[in-house]
Amino acid sequence: MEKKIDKNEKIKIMRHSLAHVLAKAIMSLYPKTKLTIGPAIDDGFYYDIDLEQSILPEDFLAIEKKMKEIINKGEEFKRQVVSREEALKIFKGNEFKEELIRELPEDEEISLYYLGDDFVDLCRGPHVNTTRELQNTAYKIHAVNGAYWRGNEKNKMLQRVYAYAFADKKQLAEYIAMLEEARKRDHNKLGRELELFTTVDYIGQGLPIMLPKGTKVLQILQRFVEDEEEKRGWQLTKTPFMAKSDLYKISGHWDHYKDGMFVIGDENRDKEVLALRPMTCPFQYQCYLNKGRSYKDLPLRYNETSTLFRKEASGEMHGLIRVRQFTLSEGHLMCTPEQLEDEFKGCLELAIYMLKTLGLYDDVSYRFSQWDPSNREKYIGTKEQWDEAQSTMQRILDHLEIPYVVGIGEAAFYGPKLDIQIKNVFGKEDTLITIQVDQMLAEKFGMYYTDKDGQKKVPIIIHRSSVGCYERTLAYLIEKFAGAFPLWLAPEQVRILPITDRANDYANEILDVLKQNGIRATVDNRNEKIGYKIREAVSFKLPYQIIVGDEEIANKTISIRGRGNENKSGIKLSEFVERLQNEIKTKKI
RNA sequence: GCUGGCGUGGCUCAACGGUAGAGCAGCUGACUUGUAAUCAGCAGGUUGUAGGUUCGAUUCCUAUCGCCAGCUCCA
Repeated sequence: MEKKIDKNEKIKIMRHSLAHVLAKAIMSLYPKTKLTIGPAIDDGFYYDIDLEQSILPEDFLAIEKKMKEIINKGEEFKRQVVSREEALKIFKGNEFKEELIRELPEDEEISLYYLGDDFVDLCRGPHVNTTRELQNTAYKIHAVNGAYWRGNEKNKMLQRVYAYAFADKKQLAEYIAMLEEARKRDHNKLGRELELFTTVDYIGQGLPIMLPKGTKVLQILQRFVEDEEEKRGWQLTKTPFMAKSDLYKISGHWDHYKDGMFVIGDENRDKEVLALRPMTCPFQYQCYLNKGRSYKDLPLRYNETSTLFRKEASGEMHGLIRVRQFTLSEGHLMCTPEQLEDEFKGCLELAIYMLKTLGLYDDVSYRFSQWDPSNREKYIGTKEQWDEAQSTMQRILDHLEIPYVVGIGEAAFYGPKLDIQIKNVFGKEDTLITIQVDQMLAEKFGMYYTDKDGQKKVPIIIHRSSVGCYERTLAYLIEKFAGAFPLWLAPEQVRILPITDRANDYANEILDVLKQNGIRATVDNRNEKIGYKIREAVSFKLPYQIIVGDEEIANKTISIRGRGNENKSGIKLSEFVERLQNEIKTKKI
């Protein structure tokens, strides 16, 4: 274990040292560059630079060559401690470094690192001793992108030069090959190829068209989710897609998220302004408010398959993962403080059950999303309310022994969240499922219950999702299975391939039997060679093909082909149907 | 929203100042086939959209819409 950490540290130092080499190379090729920072990252390093001229992909090779020169020279990294004044003098004219120097704490040493005699950078270190130690490393500049100085969109945008970096050539090559493989699973490409969805430029950004196959998968998922939720005591509601601004003013969305909503009408001009709903919370609360509530009514669990509309910024849309209209497996649960832990646990168990059934469980991680006390305008409520909500949630999470990372500033504006995170083929992380504890909105909406002692009390609300947003979940399923959905989710489960026209009637008989048994099947009776038909079925990642010809007609059997090169003849149709039904019933992954 | 890259038939790509071409998919016909591409023919594009420059624009310029990566954001 200890050895592993050492190894990680070592590669990190190498990557960071390479970042300095990159900086020096860039400085020598583009002397007007202002350097900022250059950390090691998971697969290499980057360096953020300020330079008017754009660095283009065709320039990468020249930079890499320059880096090689520097490395081959075997230049030394020499550390020097300087005073604040000296440091400011050295980096005069580089407002970024000046800012960093000024912000260094009084008691911290200010260290510079020389690389050769002609290059110096402000840095805490550590580095390798000499670039000779980098000679075996393999690195590759692969992208240059915009990035805000200090990650703040109000600051200047710099150029971020990204490079992969590994201890040797083999590791780099393996990593790049792995990335290429992963990108073949990109749902945005595969989903279109498999005719699951498409987009149309004049319909608009973030508004995908679900084609029949994609819609079928969503329908299967939705039925599964709603049925499972019902078993667990959730009651389905159906609430409007839009509401007057008044509703969102009560919930606080109008103040906090108006820019993220599609607003119909003009506040300054129109008597009535509506907005498409970005979430279902305040709508479902009306179900609770429909009559007076007693502690005996709690917990009250409402679920809804809710279509939502969020005006995401134009650069944020991505395939089915970030869209402007989507459907959430949403739910709100009203309970007493005593019931909170059990109910939270129930929501988590439901989410985990869904993830396991879908085969995504091993790919997720948990994030305890907390507020950022230094950014008060993003949140409603007092510090005391937040402290209480977060410590309650922390207690529950610790009690349930959930392994989580803390995300500061990731909370909802009304409360902390447990986010179940997943990464896409590009390594980018998104929230798949969220469970939130809300001790604020109920009061805003005047939601009460009469407790045993006859006192009116405010319920705690859990906002939760069970499979998350259907479109997003579909995207991750496509990537997980590379388009080859498990049988129970496959939009087309079986394709029947007649070898000659003489087999068409028999093929149709088989089709009828399969359909009668609830199996999604089609017949491919085009005049093509059997190998050709199989190729196409395989390219669509279908679970099974049934092949029928004279032999099968004579024996009243079928031949089947399945994934994993299964290839069997002389099977009875009834046996095959039974097998499929079993596989579907158990939702085999 | 910001930075950079990119939009040519359903898909993958070509031509790049001289008026658009291929493969696959599609359609039609022939073949009636036994496990990953049968043969022949046909059709399909106002080169994302709108302006501009030019004798002439897919090619150059501007705007706009959309796509991709990253940043920022994500109720």
